[in-house]
Amino acid sequence: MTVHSAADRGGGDKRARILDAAERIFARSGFFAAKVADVAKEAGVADGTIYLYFKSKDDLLISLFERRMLELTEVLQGAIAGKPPREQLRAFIRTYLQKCHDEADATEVLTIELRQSSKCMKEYENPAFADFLRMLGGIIAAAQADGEITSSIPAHVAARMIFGVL
Amino acid sequence: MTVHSAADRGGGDKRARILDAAERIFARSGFFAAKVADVAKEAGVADGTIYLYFKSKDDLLISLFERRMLELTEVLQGAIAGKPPREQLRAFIRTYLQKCHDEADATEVLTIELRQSSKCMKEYENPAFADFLRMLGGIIAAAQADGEITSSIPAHVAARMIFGVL
Amino acid sequence: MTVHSAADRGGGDKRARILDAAERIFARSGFFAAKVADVAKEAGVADGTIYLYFKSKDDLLISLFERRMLELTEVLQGAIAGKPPREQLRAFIRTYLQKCHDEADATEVLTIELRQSSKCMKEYENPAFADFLRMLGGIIAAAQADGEITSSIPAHVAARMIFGVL
Amino acid sequence: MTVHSAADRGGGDKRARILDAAERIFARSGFFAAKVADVAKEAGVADGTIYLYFKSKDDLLISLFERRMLELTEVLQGAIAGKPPREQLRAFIRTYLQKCHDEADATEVLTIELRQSSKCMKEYENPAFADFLRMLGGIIAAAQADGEITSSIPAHVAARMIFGVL
DNA sequence: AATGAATGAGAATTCATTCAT
DNA sequence: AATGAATGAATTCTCATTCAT
Repeated sequence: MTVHSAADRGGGDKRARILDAAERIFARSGFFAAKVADVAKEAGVADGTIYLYFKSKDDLLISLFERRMLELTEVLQGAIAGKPPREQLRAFIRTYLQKCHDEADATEVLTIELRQSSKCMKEYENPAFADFLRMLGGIIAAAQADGEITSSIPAHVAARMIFGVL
Repeated sequence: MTVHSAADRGGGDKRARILDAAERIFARSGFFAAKVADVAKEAGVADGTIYLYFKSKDDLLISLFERRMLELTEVLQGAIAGKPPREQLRAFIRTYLQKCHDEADATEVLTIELRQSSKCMKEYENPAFADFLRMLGGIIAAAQADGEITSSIPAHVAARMIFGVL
Repeated sequence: MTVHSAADRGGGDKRARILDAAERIFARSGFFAAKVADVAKEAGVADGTIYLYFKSKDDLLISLFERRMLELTEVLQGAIAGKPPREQLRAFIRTYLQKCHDEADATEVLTIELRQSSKCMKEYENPAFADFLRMLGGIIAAAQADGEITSSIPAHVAARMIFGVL
Repeated sequence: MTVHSAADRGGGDKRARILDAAERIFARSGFFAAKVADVAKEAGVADGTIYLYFKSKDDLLISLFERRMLELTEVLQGAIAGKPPREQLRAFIRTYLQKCHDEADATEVLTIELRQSSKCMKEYENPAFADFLRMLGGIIAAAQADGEITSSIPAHVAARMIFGVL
């Protein structure tokens, strides 16, 4: 999906630098307001260089999202692993909020910036986010089965709603 | 003989028609992707007419947000009124999710579109949203005091985080 | 060229009020920057009313110009009447500068605003200005014949150049 | 190996090409009527390219004015240098008119187009024009002292009036 | 005649993307 | 691979003008 140089050392480094820069810039100004040129400057590369590693500005956002979503899902799965259903929802929420608190830039991008563009969520496949929603849906379903939550809304719909993806 | 201000029956009608159209269009394409011309067409007015009722595309979004936020706060306050602290958080969540479910377009705009632009939340005064956050913060604080929620994050911060406003 | 009501009293009054307002507004903001709506407000009439008395915004400027040019030509002719050629150029200049000094708004419109739009000078006939230039050209020609002015540029060209109409 | 800044030979060339094109277009249609797209086409560049070299359409006009005003002041200073006061005013006028005659496009822009926008003269610093007016004011003052000119209007005011800057 | 809400053509400017070097 | 000057499509907003009342 993304281009890697033969000598990945230099390329990989630059790709990561661009992603990091994009996260800061998108968090600061918002995805739409952010200019590709700003990301390039923050990353210390030329504008055109961005396009050697990412297909488009959108692809930059998607890649950012994927990277963080994979990490978040992993952390959350660790947090709920082995806990009884009653506890899982609480553990999920507690861990999620803590993560948001600790990594503001990433959260800003994940929870806010991506959602602005329903286009992104609809046009592209987004496996990492699908996994995340599946996990949350499972937890909610369990909490519902447990009587912990009562709602006529199906668990998987609730999971999407919480993340503003209707 | 009829009064011809924008606040008039005809004008009020048109203003509301534009707001309704904007809600549909913004929900469908996202605020940034949506073109003012699309809103105008959906509302059945000329492009320029939008600007007789709203200062800018941004103002359209803000106005939308205010309208819905006021309504939502009212509904939620009704839902938690007279309930003991333990119940309030649950009632809040249940009602909130139900409302999201019932009015998808409005929710899309409220929870997603506005957040794209931190600018909007920071530059403009946003009393309706402030009220909303205050209410939620109070409920969370009560739930924390009650031992219902345990978290080291202050209630008012948690409230903001839930709505992606860091 | 302009519309007059059957009962000219009301119409004539309003037409003059609009012209006066336009002179002030054009002098203040410049012809292009000035909005027809501003002229209307200054004149105390509705926007649409302007178009009952003038064909267009351009027509408003032309009419203004004609009115002032006729007046100026008359004053200048009075000032040079009966003087020997040697004196005419001096009298012309002295009177012209004094007039500019005394009626700043009118001068601003006459000497500056009209010239912005070569279109106006070229597309429309402008008899009052033609008369003015003819008079000045005559004075210059006389001064040249007199040896008062030496220049290889023809008098009528010089006259135009002085007023920035090439 | 070549330097690629806007000030570079290629860039300088392009900047000059745009200025030249703007002078022709502004002279032909007037500043306000002229479209940036027309200037771009005349210069043989894309619309956006204009904005790599100039901040705005206004900045284009200002830059044009500065360039020509500097040149004109230089020529005029050469023409009056070493002449006795009596001769300076005549030399100034003669040279000025000759220059207007020889470079019609530049003159159109200088004497007409800039004045349209008092905004330009007031909001921006305009050192080249200030120098020009100072020089003319000095000449007029000398001519007044000499009895060559008699007028109750102060020399520096007269200088401004002549150029339609009240 | 008068009004002023509505219209919609028009234009400046931005910025993602390309490509010659 | 890297650069960054150049491109030009795209979009918001303005405002002269119209016309139903």
